[in-house]
Amino acid sequence: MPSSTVENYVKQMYLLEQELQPDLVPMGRMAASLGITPGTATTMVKALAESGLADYEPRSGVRLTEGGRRLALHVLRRHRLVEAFLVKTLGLDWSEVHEEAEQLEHVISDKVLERIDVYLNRPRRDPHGDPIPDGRGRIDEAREPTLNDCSLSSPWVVVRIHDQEPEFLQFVERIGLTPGGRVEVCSRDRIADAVTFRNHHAKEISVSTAVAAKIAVAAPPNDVDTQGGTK
Amino acid sequence: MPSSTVENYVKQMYLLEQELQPDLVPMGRMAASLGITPGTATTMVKALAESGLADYEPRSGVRLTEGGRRLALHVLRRHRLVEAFLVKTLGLDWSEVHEEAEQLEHVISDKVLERIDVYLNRPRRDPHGDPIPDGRGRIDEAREPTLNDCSLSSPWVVVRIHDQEPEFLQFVERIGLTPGGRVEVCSRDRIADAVTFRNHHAKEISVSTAVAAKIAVAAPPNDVDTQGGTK
DNA sequence: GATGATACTTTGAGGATTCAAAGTGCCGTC
DNA sequence: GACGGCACTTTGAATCCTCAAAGTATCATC
Repeated sequence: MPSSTVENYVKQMYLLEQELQPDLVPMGRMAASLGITPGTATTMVKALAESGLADYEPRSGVRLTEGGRRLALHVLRRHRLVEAFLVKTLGLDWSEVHEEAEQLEHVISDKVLERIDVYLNRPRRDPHGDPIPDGRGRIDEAREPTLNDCSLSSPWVVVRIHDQEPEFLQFVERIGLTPGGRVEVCSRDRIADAVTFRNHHAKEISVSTAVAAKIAVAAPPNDVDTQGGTK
Repeated sequence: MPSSTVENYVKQMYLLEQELQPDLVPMGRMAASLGITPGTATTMVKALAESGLADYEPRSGVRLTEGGRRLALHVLRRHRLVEAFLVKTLGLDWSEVHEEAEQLEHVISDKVLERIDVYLNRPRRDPHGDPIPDGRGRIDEAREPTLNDCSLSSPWVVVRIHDQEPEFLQFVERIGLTPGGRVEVCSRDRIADAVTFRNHHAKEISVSTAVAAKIAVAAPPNDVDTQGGTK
């Protein structure tokens, strides 16, 4: 049985691999994202390599092995299904479930997980729009365009928020960009570092490109009447 | 934040105090019920005493302090509400939720706990009939009669099973004694170590007094039509 | 190619929890 | 009142995870 610590390490390694798409995740990144000192990261990652979950190249970085990836996706599945469950069933706010799930992801049995999955009708995404790996460890890793990349003056639907900070999520909600919500980017000004869009209330709002990069969108579904945010 | 280990120690101490009603819980009992060696129990209990959760008297035993009792009841509340939730909402079997709750009880936040409590309409008992402490740490510690004590040839209702073993609980279910089920004790034979009762199917069954001691009953509600088990 | 800055690793140590095994106190029996 | 046995405690050690601080490799720059 992997410890919670090990689960956190591989989960974080997976997330960093996805985010950075590097050949190897640098140790510094691992340490920073886990909130531990670099020395601790080195020690633990070596142990992870020992147990076959990661490939470690001193002074270069780490990479998950196939087994490590499998474990990471299992943890991620628990995390995201729990988030969805907390929001849909117990009515917690989508901005606050990440923290809860950080704990629960380590103690949910396969039996309970399967019940939750069925209960929610096998959801594909969690409340933030992050894809939920299926029971066999398959996950949709497609990279959607963001408010920084999508075409101007055409309709889009918010599908994912690349941030878990409650404050950021509440901000995103305030400007009408929850997953499922419609958007249309009006203009971009790289110099002013600003992206201006119209939300589903037809209200015009500007955000920095750093914020825009965290809002992933997709082409809206064909049926005309789908409107407004999830909330 | 108390660790899971500390929570388990105080919870177990509370349960043993309730079960044995002793002045002090002997160290051996603590060790045995936690599945640890006596030496470990001594060490940990001394630490518990240090942090004000227990009063420890060397070579005699331990007792929870007021603070320890408060923590124990908080853990117990989480444990039992989780059990109820798993059965009622996710449809797990009442015989298997104890193990699940053993893990979950340490990571459920107050926020989630409150949601569960409301969702279940503030239940008073868990699926085994164990009383659920309320948010202020109040609990109904009343000791109900068992199949060993209750009057013969009068109707009773099973209210609580004093055992968490899945096999025992499944056995109890097979003989028609789930909480809510009607029973009537036909006879007792102390020599044969047997208690004979009629379950809600009017079937006559005998069990040992050890088993009978684990089946707590109460006077049936007044309304005549309440019949049959919970299941 | 020497110099430094930066990132990474190593080392020593500490807390929490556990065990095995050796030591000690207590209690009933003769 | 000495003896045994049993329950309990102490001791030494191990595991897991962490940190601070000291050491080292690497890379850009001069």
